Amino acid sequence: MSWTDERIATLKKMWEGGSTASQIAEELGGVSRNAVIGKAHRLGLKSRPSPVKANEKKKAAKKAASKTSANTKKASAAKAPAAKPASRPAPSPAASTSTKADAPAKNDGSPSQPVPNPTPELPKIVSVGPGGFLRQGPGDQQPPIPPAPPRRLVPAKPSPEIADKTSLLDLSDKVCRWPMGHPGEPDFHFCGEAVNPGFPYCVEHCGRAYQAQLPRGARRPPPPLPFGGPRVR
DNA sequence: CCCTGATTCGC
DNA sequence: GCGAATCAGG
Repeated sequence: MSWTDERIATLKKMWEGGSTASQIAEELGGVSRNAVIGKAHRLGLKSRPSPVKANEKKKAAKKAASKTSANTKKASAAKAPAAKPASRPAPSPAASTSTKADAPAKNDGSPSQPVPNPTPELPKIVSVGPGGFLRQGPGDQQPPIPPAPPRRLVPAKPSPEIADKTSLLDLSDKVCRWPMGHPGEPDFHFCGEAVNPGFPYCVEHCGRAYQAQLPRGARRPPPPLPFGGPRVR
């Protein structure tokens, strides 16, 4: 299988959505988990909770005598000495500390901030944080803003049917990319609601995607599972 | 062992 | 560019 545009798009979506490489590979079909990971990296997406990340030692010469038993080879001591730069002092990991969205803000053609907010009820929202609460500027502190929507989230049901569904091709920086259903299925689509500034999802799904870190004792048992969770076939 | 993602490197 | 092999942490 080759990496078509659609397959790449699906890969990105699922990767960003938190799906594991295995799930993505299974979904795409015809590719291995490694292929997905390899592709993801080549695409530039990387990181994401990986078990083997915290540690960063120099592990260079490793895999030399594996395949190709006929040519290069081994060379037993071929790669031991100075052969690998092996320097990955990765700067700071993603600086996710910023209080406001580090929104990629790559609006092509659109101004930056000075955009009048279309919503009159909401003063100056800078962004939406975990749980759906709205962040404002320091001088605009106002309690009257709903901290967390008591509303119950529905699994999938934008409206009537999948008539006005948002397909992969309909995605943009302005619509919610939250997946509904499973890729590959006939009715698979995306939320399509207007996104929160700086986030790939709408307010509702931001609440699902970004959960506030609660004290150990008060964690919520059922974590949100994009794509409906692990598939069972 | 199972899982995960990361990396390397022959193709 | 692709992905199997391999590594390494949980």
